[in-house]
Amino acid sequence: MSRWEPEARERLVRAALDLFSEQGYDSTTVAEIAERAGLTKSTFFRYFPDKREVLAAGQDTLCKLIEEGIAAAPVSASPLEAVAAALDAASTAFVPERRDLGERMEAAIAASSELQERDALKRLGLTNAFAKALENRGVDDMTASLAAELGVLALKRAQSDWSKSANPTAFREIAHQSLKELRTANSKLS
Amino acid sequence: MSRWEPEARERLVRAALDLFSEQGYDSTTVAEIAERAGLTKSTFFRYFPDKREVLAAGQDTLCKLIEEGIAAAPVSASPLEAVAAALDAASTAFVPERRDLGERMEAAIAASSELQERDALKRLGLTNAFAKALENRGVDDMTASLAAELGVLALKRAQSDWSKSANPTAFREIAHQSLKELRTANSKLS
DNA sequence: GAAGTGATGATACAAAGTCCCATCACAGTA
DNA sequence: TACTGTGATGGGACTTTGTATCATCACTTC
Repeated sequence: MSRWEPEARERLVRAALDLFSEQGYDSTTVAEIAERAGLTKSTFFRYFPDKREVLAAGQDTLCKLIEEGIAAAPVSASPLEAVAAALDAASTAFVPERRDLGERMEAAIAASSELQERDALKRLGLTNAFAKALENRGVDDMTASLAAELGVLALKRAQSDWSKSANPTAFREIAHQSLKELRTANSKLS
Repeated sequence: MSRWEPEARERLVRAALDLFSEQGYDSTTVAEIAERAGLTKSTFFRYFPDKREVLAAGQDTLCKLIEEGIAAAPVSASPLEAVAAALDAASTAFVPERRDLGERMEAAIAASSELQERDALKRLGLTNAFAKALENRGVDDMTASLAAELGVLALKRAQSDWSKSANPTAFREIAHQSLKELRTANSKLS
């Protein structure tokens, strides 16, 4: 394979995903990933700051969608309605074509504590995105934090249900269903 | 300094904390930490599985206290009341003598993204401890997850308030106050 | 005082991640 | 065709993390 092939970044992601499912995250070296993608270690670290980041694709996109979704919600909307709007906006990132990719990433993360760590940080980033966008609407920080946790719980639950769902186009509906279930759960707290 | 000094573990933690605040987490090597503690790199890795873990002291203790606190709550207690019981149990870990230690750890974590990652995982562990203990009481998983997030939010908020508080013995009261505020925030969601 | 035990030191090693410079493919230009 | 610039890549040296293994020392016990 000669140099100058297009889409080196995507090749690296796919090579990493392949190797992680074949032999696990820990026993896969960056050099191996790069080699399978027809590249070298140097080039890998030019595209990703570290080994874990190769599976963090799309995080920033999701954060932006959430922020925009909340900012675009009507001024009269309650915090929870704003969260629902954010889920709507986030839905555009969950297209059928990427469903299997997400599933493979989930499997890799579940099998490696190092990747779980990165995933926990990613979740924190999502929560902060929700919370800050809500505070920008004048919601007090405690309520914003709480609504943000609800939003992330709904998103994670929806992601999990969606990857098992028979209907890969229905992310939006699944997310709303999750949020609704969380509301009824909320009434059972005390 | 001769060998065989007692409490090597604590010496390592303090040395790490000193160096982190002096020159930052990233520019502090494990060899430096060990040297300041009068030990070597080998010994450091005998006490801690990795460099970050040196600041994760007490996490397991906290998880156990939470699980026990929830398990010990009366059968008639609502999920939120069980969470309150867990906070009571957790309070025993926050003694005045360790307050400055916690404060320094917070500062170090805030300054390093690598430590923040570990902290996010720690938070996830706490959430799971809450949730699993609640599910063992027959609480459905969605309600348990939600109550767990409330518990962790209250705990974190209490931790932050406590370290700034004039009264270092009042952790228990501060935690209950946080939970109460979260309840009122909950009513403002929709 | 000899043997055993447990914590520590020392060394070698693999892999992550950083730096810096050489090299190659391609584009534009004459 | 030849020259030159630019940007992506290759390659190697280096530091640090983390693992593994063996040697060593202090202290105990008989």
